[in-house]
Amino acid sequence: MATVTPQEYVEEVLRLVESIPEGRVMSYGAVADALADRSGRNSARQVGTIMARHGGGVPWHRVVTSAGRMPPGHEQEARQRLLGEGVPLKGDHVDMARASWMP
DNA sequence: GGGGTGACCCAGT
DNA sequence: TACTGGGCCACCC
Repeated sequence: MATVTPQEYVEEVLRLVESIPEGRVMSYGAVADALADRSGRNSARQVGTIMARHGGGVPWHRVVTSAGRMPPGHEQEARQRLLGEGVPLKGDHVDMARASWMP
């Protein structure tokens, strides 16, 4: 079937992240699911790794864990940016109930 | 060629 | 409510 190279997959992820509207966020698992990655939840891990390596050109701060937690080492920066974009925050984590977005 | 790690997720306690 | 353990796959040394 669709023979997508790892690089294609990376571009798809980055594209989807860029398509996330302001004030909304997506979880790693949601991104994987949006790409029809039924490979399991393991894709979420791959998405996280991809974001860590290639997320420097996309609003990575709009991608958080399903618990609304932000990537380690950038919690402050992510929180600041999300807050500036109008993302509903709940303390130090994102209010996924309201910020969760799905294409 | 083999082993360890990770910007995760879910279920149970 | 918060914490712990186990599972999955791709990438690096």
